[in-house]
Amino acid sequence: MAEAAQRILHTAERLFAEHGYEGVSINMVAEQAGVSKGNIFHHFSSKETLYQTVLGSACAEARSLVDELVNRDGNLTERLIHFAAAHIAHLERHYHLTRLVQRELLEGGVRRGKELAEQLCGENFTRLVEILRNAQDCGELRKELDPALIAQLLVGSNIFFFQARDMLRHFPEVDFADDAQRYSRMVVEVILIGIVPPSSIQGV
Amino acid sequence: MAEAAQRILHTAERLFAEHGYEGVSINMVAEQAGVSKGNIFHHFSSKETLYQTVLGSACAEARSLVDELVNRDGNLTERLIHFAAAHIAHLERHYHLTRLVQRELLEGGVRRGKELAEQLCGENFTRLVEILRNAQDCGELRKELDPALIAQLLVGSNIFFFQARDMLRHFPEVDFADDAQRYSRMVVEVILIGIVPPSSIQGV
DNA sequence: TTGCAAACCGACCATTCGGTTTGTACACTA
DNA sequence: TAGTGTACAAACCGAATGGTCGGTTTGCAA
Repeated sequence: MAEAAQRILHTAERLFAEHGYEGVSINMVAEQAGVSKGNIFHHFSSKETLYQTVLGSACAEARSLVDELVNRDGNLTERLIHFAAAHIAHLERHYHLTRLVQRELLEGGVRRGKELAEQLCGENFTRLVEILRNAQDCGELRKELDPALIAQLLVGSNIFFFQARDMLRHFPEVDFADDAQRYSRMVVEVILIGIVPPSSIQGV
Repeated sequence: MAEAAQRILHTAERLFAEHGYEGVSINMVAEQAGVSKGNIFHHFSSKETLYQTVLGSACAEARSLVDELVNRDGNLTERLIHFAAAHIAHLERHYHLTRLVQRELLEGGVRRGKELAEQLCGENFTRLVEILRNAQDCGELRKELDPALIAQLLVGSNIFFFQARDMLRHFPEVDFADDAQRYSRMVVEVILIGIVPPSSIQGV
């Protein structure tokens, strides 16, 4: 792919992540990428195509993350701590993609990058659920729990961190807004052993 | 306020929640609200003003929620279960507002509804942290935990539920996508006592 | 050197944008 | 009954939108 096309893609990724599909004009992309508007339509047949390409190429990067999560041994505690750390690091590294996917989730939209996002998330999700089910068979995880719920809680707490981050910085009670790793680690610990002191656990 | 103005507001709330600020045109609002474009500018001086009014009036509704959460007795377990249930019910009832706030959080934006959202969330957050701190003093909550983290986890898991809901419905592993109350209840249980069987807890 | 395709530019197009102006129907008051 | 203000519609404005087109440059193979 021509160097200009790459530049267009990267510029568009940043702009779409920051302002959303409707908030970005082709002129804006052309200006910031340092190319003519015509040239954008030479490389991408429409604004829609440009958006889809951005989403697709960004998602492709993420695939590699999945495998690393499965090929891992150790007990449940170790594996979940490792997963959460790798997951949140990935979200932070691919900041623009994370935003883009979050935007897609909000669109009731007809613009079907949504399916891409769903597929992307779905793969990770399914594998994570598998891991959790295995842990249940080994007795490392309480059997009465829904593995899908745990997976949702693990993934969601990480994703939501980035959504709330800017807000959290304004809350005086919060001191973890700038340390995603520490946040994630603490969350996993809570999910593992709960917040109630061992002495006072009764049925809930 | 004139009946037409109310209709404009409600239509705008729905459209802004579905498509975001840039994705909604005045023509669209006028058409769906059944009024002329000029009439919208008669009642609201600009698109920006219309948006701010939507956000403001929607947020005003939410204030009442806060007090109910504090004036509550019982032990920590009961109070948190009640809080989470009330919180997620509120989010579900005010579906459009929830989306709107989530959108605001994504905007790095100059458009300062963000501050409104932060203030709105901040009040709830602070009170929740207070409750948790009290619980720590009473020994109902492990003292080494950060109360702000628990608060973030409680609130975030609920908010994220609605963000991921459409996606979750496509995951065969998930059976709680259509039952927010059950989801929330299960999440609180996990947060309270963790996912690891009592017998195999060691330091993490 | 020539030939050709891809890369690229800038002017242009129809449409839509947020917003304004004009005019009118109706209420209330003098 | 004339006057005044409000609620509304419709026509309209300049600017910006996504997209097209004719033409020029560039790189490479014959």
